[in-house]
Amino acid sequence: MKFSKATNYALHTMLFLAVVPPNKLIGVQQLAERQEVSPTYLSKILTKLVKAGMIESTSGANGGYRLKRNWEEISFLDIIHAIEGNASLFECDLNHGQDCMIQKIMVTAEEKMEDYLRNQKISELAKKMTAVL
Amino acid sequence: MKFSKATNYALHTMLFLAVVPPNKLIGVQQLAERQEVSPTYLSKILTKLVKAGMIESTSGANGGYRLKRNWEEISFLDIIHAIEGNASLFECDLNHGQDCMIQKIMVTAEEKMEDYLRNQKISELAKKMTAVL
DNA sequence: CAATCAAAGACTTTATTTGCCCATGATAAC
DNA sequence: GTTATCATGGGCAAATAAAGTCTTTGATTG
Repeated sequence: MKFSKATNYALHTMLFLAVVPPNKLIGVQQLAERQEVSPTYLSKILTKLVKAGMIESTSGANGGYRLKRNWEEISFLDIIHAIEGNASLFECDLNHGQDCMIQKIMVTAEEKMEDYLRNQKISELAKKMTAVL
Repeated sequence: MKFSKATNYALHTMLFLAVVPPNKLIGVQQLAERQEVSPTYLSKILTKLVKAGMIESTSGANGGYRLKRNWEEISFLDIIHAIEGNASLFECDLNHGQDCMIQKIMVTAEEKMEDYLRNQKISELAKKMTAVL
């Protein structure tokens, strides 16, 4: 089990958009170059972020992506869920009588991780990054 | 990202061995039937647990598997690591100057989950299970 | 209308997981 | 010591998921 590269690309893209001057439109091209990934592949990831309501896109010349209004509230967990989905990391499909105690423990463990990630805002990290510059 | 079925099989096997009369040898056959998985596949998972020092095996007629001495201390995390390996769930291989802040946050999140799983002993769960019977 | 850029679908490639088959080696029972 | 039993290990095959490409469409700007 591993987080996908797509999640990594999504997190880095969001952080970059949060550091760049607000409302400025950034094209896939530029985002892809920074991360050394093909623009077409990154494009699919960005579309997921658009559908999740985290960024918005503008077509046509000088188009691109930028963050949406509520972006300061967006957490790491939001981004991860947008890319990886919301399903539980552990699912016991064995049919052993009552509900699975192992499953319960695993889900609780996952929630510990999620609790932390829910409190890590991309905006907070962006603030720290710009402070270093 | 998902925990593998192999991890689920391993956890259930360990719990079963912890509930069964101590020192009794259980064959793959029996373990596989309970979980509705092929004996050959489960066998490979069990071999990993043997190599991790959690269970021991006896070949030959009436052979099988049983827990090792220190089994009461074995945690969920130990079992998961034995099957899935010890690598971090998140690895940023982008080469952007300094060390990756995103990576740091993700690793910390993972540690929250691990902290919990380290404190969940299979022996504790076994105790609860037998209490219900 | 021409250039630019995101969206979307189909498709290929690669990696991982899951599972099976068969040969080998250890052990107990007879 | 031979036979039946059972774990170990290698190699292979199928299924699934992740990563990446190509091409068409549709929107927007100039």
